[in-house]
Amino acid sequence: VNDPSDPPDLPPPPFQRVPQRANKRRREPITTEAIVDAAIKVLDEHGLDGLSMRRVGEELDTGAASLYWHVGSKDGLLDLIFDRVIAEQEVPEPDPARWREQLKDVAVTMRRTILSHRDVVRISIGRIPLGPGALRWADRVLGILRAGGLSNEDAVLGQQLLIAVVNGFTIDETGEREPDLEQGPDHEDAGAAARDYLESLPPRRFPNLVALSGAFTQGDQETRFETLLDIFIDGLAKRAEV
Amino acid sequence: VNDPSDPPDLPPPPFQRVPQRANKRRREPITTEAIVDAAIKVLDEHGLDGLSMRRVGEELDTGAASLYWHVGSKDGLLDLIFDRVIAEQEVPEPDPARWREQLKDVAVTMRRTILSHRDVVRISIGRIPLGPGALRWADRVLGILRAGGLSNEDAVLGQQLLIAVVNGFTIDETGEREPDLEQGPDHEDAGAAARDYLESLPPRRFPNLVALSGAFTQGDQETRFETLLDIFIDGLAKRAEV
DNA sequence: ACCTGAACACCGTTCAAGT
DNA sequence: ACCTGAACACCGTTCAAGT
Repeated sequence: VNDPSDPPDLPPPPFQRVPQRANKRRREPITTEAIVDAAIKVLDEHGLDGLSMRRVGEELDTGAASLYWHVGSKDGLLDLIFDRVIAEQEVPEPDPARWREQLKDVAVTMRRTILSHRDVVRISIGRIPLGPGALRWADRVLGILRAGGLSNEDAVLGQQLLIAVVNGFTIDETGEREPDLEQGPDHEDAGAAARDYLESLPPRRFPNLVALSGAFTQGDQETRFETLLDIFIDGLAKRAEV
Repeated sequence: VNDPSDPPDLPPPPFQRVPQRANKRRREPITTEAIVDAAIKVLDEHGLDGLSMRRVGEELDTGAASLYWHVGSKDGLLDLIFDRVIAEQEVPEPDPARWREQLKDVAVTMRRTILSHRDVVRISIGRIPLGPGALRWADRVLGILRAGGLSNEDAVLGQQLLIAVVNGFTIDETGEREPDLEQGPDHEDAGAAARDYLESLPPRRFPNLVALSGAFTQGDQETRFETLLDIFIDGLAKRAEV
């Protein structure tokens, strides 16, 4: 990016000997990889609503039309983003004795990844994870579950339900806080604001909400998430009698 | 809708005595209610991507601009849709002895409602359910959990996690099958196609996927969903020692 | 094989103007 | 108080044309 031997923004030197066309050196072909990189960058910065083909093109110093040769459509690009984000997650080598903790780690990584890429949950909806990255991820997670002694059916089911549980939990963490830069205090503020609002409600109409308003600010998201995982993984293990 | 005394599509009668303007009778003001109705209709038929302000206006025989006085913005309209869909769900009167079954019923209703309104999950993302319909729903669900003997903290947590679990499960049922009309066989077909694909993979690279490919078509979505609910509700009850 | 500019049909939203 | 048409800036996608 910062190569002094090749300043990209300089005007052509005077006394140009070579013809203009030869100087405007043929850019190396845009790769699909690079498009996905640029798209994820735009996504992280501007969210899904800010992810336009024109903007991705801009990032690559081209027009939107140039992308279509590589990715077919915006939806195709979203497919690639989806798979890339899955591929980014490392899954540990199976350790039969520790399958529960390993599964929990997998879930924690999922959540962290989802939160680090704005609006990925929205992108994942309606997309069946069958890209190369998703396949590798799924194969390795299944490896952990099998090492844990689960039956074929329970392993597959467990993996599918784990995805559901993690996606569901991260959905309501995926707020649309635009003006704020940090996220932690925001979520806490929102929780406190919600509690105050619930507290102010007419108790006749909403007796339970008013009575329990204080409980809406308990704990943080991390421990809530771990609680959910414990409930789920315990239940799965019990069901599999492992 | 079918009022013969007032056929809406007829041209004005001949020998018109009243001036044109008086005839073109002042439409009664559009209500926010009617806008939400129209929007949900468009949503169910064309999905979220087909839900444009122009199309909703069309449904109401106006232009898109006319809606802005009532709903402020498209996002505001989506808020209203979200709350309406929640309000549509009935929650039973608490029966202390049956709190587990009641909670399960609530979840089943949620899923059915979500599946009946295209793309509601996508709409729900990033929206905090604090509209009147959502408040009523939440208050009644909390009533069931309290009747079950859960602590304040567990009741609130249980309700929040239940939403997460149901949303997560319905997310991957929310496919984008455009050409098909029915949904059941489609999902099964997709499952079978996925299984065949997994079966054909190189076993060296994806040993678990290939070995377990057969397990990907087990059971139907209803039983999978019930399994998840059983795991979750059992775990919640155990945690609350109820 | 790969890229480009211009065009098309469609958005959400604003705003001055009307009743 | 409520509605309207026209306009603005922005979309995804296509396509003929270029290299």
